[in-house]
Amino acid sequence: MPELPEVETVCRGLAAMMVGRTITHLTLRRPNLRYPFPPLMVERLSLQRIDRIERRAKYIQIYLSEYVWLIHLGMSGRFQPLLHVLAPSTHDHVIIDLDDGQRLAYHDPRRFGFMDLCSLKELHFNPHLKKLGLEPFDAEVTPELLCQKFSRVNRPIKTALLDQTLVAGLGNIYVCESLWLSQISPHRLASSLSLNEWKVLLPNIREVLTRAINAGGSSLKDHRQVNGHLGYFQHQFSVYDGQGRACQREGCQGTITKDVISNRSTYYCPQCQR
DNA sequence: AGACGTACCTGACCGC
DNA sequence: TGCGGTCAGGTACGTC
Repeated sequence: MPELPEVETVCRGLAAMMVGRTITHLTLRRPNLRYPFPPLMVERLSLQRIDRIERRAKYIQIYLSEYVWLIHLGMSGRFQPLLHVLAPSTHDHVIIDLDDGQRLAYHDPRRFGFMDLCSLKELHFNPHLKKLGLEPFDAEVTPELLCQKFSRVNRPIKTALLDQTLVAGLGNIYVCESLWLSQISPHRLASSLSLNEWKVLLPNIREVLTRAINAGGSSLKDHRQVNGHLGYFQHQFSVYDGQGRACQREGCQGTITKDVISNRSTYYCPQCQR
């Protein structure tokens, strides 16, 4: 599921519900997700007040008094309210009770998600976070910087943009959409993009992500906003999952094609993306 | 070091 | 109806 816009949407929903609240009970209904839960997770989170919630790349960071709770949603993770009268469902792996009576479930059928806990001081040394590249919205990210950074990358631009150590937060959908908007073929080597192309691509990446955040993300199968609403950016896809359709670009007679690039489905218009 | 393939897990969907 | 194959928004890790 979740790329930067979906994680941002979830963070905002969680923040509205959780900031200022205290976790009264935390229940783990299995010993692990993708990895084992961190040691003493229940003890370290229980009775702690939630100060703030932030997103870093595709990670949710929940700041408590002493620890930061890191959550990655993997492919199918989501948070949803759980009514007290209902028993948790099959894939409700973590149950959070708050001091105002609200109850949330972390639900993740495929269990590619994971959680970690780290002290405030050690946040920057966390093995998951320390490898991450810059945020696409970061002010220090410029076309010049990206042009230079990617000039040594001998992989298709599609693959390179998915690499979280280069730029963090993009996933399969928004890479396809950004490249279409920029008329750049996903097969092009990252090192072959000119500065002028980066001057088009970077603003377009930001444009696509912003529009998706404003739409509450994309709901294909699993993504839900924390309030249960679907995201609706999937109705605005230009290419993703659109193989066989006519290219929407004005004056383009091309047909959207699906190729596999580094084992991921890649949608683009061979006519206008060069 | 950098690039690539595969593993992890469940569910939905398709063709037979 | 049921079965097997394929695919899905992500990341880590082994191998070359």
